[in-house]
Amino acid sequence: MSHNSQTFCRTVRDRGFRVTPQRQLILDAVCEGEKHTTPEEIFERVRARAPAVNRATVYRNLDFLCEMQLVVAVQIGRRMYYEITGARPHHHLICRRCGRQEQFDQKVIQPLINQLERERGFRVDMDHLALFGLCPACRGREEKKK
Amino acid sequence: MSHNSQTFCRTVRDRGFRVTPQRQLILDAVCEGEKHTTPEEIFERVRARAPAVNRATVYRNLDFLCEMQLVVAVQIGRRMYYEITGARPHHHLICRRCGRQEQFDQKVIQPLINQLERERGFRVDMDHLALFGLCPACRGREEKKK
DNA sequence: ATTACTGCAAAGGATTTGCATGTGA
DNA sequence: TCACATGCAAATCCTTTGCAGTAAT
Repeated sequence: MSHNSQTFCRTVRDRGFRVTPQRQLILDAVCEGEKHTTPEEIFERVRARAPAVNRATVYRNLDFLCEMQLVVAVQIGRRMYYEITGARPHHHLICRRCGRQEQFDQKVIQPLINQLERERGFRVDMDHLALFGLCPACRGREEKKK
Repeated sequence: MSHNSQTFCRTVRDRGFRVTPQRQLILDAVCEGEKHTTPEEIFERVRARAPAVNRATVYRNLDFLCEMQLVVAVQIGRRMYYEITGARPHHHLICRRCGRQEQFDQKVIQPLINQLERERGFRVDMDHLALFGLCPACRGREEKKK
């Protein structure tokens, strides 16, 4: 994953905010993650390049980048994770046994969203869903145990 | 909502654990909640009847009651909530604007679960899903603003 | 008589805040 | 220039833990 530096600068400046080295490093650090990344990991990546950057700055900028919609926040378990805003919305399947993470497409849950809207008038924010369960491999292992 | 005191005592003792006044009060406090309840609210309810009970005891027993499957934990936002194990599995719709909470039935998401199992081999734990969005009333209000 | 359970106090991790200083536009 | 951003330290929130004493079976 990566981001376009030009887009970043324009997005930020057009809304009256400032482009700072910290902000750029933090956005870069989010991009480096293969999947979603914790604030702590982002902090470490940034610090490897710029040791003076503070943890609070990381938190503040993750919020900021989410507001700019350049980054999305995913909640998994009790923790927040961050990833670069992708071309297509997707969701996560996380194996509770081996921790493996897969993705699945928005279209899989679109019928559910439509149904809740149609029948209940409720418009669900389905940004980034993280569902826990057992992956195929671990299902096999669980069944062997019995 | 309520629970059966006999069932509670048997469930606990049969597995080699003990029935204590704190445990009973905490289970009662979970039942008092119309919907799901925070540990803090449960602590307050218990304390109204037995001021000496400690907050740590509440946390320990909520875990314990979950293991006994007498109570279920729901994660909403970053927080944990607890409710008495109900007859029928259900999920939650939470309005991000007014905070109102509705429920919806397991059958609404069953097709999604089936699909993920069929197509990906992934068996999702869909204990208690909490979905955020806009309720009908707040959708109206949001549209007025524009 | 065991040993599970409790209360207390302290520790813990993740995140947020106030404030003085620094810096991008 | 001057409002936005940062670094620092302390505060906050929710939850967990160690330990000594208590109570359920």
